[in-house]
Amino acid sequence: MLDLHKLEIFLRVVREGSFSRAAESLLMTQPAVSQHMQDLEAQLGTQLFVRERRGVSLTTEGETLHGYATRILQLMAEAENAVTDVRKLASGQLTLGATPGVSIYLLPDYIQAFRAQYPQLSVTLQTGITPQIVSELRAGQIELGFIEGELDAVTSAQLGVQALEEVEQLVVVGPKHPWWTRQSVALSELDHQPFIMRQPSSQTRIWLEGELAANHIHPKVSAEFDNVESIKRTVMLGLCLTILPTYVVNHEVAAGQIHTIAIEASPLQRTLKLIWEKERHFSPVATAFLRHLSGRFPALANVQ
Amino acid sequence: MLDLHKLEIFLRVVREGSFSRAAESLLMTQPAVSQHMQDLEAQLGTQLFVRERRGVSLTTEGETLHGYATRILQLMAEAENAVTDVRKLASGQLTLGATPGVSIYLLPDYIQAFRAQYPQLSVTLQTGITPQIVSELRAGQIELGFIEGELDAVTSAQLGVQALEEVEQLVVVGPKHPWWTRQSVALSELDHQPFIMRQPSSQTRIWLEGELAANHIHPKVSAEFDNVESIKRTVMLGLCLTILPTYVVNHEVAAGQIHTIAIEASPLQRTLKLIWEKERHFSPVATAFLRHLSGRFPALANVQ
DNA sequence: TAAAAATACTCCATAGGTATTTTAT
DNA sequence: ATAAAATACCTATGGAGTATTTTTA
Repeated sequence: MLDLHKLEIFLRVVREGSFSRAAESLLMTQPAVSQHMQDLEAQLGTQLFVRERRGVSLTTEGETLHGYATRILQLMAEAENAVTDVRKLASGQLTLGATPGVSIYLLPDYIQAFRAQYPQLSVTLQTGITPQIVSELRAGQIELGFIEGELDAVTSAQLGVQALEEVEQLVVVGPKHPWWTRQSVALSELDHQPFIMRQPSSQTRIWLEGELAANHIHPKVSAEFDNVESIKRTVMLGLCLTILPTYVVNHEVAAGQIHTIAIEASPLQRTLKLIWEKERHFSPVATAFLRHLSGRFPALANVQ
Repeated sequence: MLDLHKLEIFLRVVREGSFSRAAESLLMTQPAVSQHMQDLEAQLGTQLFVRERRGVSLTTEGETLHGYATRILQLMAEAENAVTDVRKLASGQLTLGATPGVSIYLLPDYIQAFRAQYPQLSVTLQTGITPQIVSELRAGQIELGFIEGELDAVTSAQLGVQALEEVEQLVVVGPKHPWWTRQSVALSELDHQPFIMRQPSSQTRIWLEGELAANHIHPKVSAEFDNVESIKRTVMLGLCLTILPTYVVNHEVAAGQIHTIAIEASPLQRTLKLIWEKERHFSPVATAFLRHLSGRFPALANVQ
């Protein structure tokens, strides 16, 4: 009987096109991968790979095995998900990655609630910008990613992507601001207003300035900070404004420290997205987390 | 990821309904099986078995896993058969069992020819009466069985069975016998003829006497032997006759030492059958052997 | 109370590591 | 000439064993 572990390594070799790169991506050494692939070939009496200058490619038999291995591992993951009772697992790990806003203001609540239900599970949350999240997914260091940024076409073809919800961007002001009592503003009113901004290298800053410029709005940048907390504090204390996603200021709004103002016919919308490695199957723990989240994000019903 | 080996053991436990019996049938110890099944349950956080007075039975989750495991191992065997190049295997084992006539007069030729094509494979042939062959199949000691005897309904429901061909039973005489030149005899002519027989406990003897009695033929038993060679020698030298399947005397007929006579409208027919363990999947080597045999027995095209 | 499963331990086979050589373009 | 795979050898984890205790109908 063929060994599942060898089939997993086989699939990774096929995807990476090289023993060395597969080894790297699996966090093992090249000789170990070589050994497994030689074992497979010996056990089947079949050449699976053509060894070439830059890595390996599949023979016809290799292609056939590739099809089977994919189906088998798919079934395996399905079986695991069908039978596992996550609540009774002695231990388990969930590794998440998210962009800063999501990571700080959105996920902690959900993770908290999830862990209350499954106290024996440990959840790891890595914060990073979108390309970092993507590379950690591919390296298998995280299982699920939450991002707001856009993905380039190539990346989004390689990953599983599910939009979770549109994130509304609101004008945010403090108590001393003349707009403190307003319910909405027209986009045009933002022209030449004193803005607090993220640092110029930030994805969010780049995106926001791009959107504003496209609508001929030129904010007057009064201050720049590398984190959202500083921005919020400055807004609370002074006469500047900024634009932030709803969830970032929920707490301060409830406390009456910050006021949010909707933008009329706003073109400022970003999409919160779940991303995952397409070829990898969700672990039962990840499945449980997604099921948990699907109350909050109905779009998750489409996933799995 | 679930371990295939554990799933195989799981399937055996389900079939046997007990850890101990599964262990015995797998040639391992009960604690080893217990350990594996506990691992599975721990990994899934799920009770798979209900421990009872006499062995174990499946929970609902166990049933679900059973379905998946069956499909997965089926796919696995299919993959192996699709990709394996038996000719290039460094080594391989084929274990066969057969009833005495088949084992001595029929299989050696086929095995010889098969091994000529695949010299690196080793073929083991065990001779035994039908119930022995069946129990060796169930114990996994042999992979394929060849029998002539009938199977009771229970056994044949548990095993895979494929009829290979009808074996014609011929009257066999030596050169001194008055029938030496005859082409055929009527069944009725056999009444009170001097017969050489197998020993009374033999399945073949029981079957033959039963069939003859059903047709009101009462042979005069002149001699009894426990092996076919002795019967043939006695027939060659004397005036007695016997009834044997065609393939047993091919060699002596070609050498002019024995003459075979067809029985008109003969009710004496037995069926050569291939049997195997239904739940077990053919190994690539077994598949190659069956493919090899399918030239001789077209009915084998139905198998696999 | 007796049959079956669980536990405790010991040992060895093998998966994986490091260091190095061979291969192919 | 160099990147990638193969080989050689060593180590440590876990699978399977023996001996024994616990469980359950």
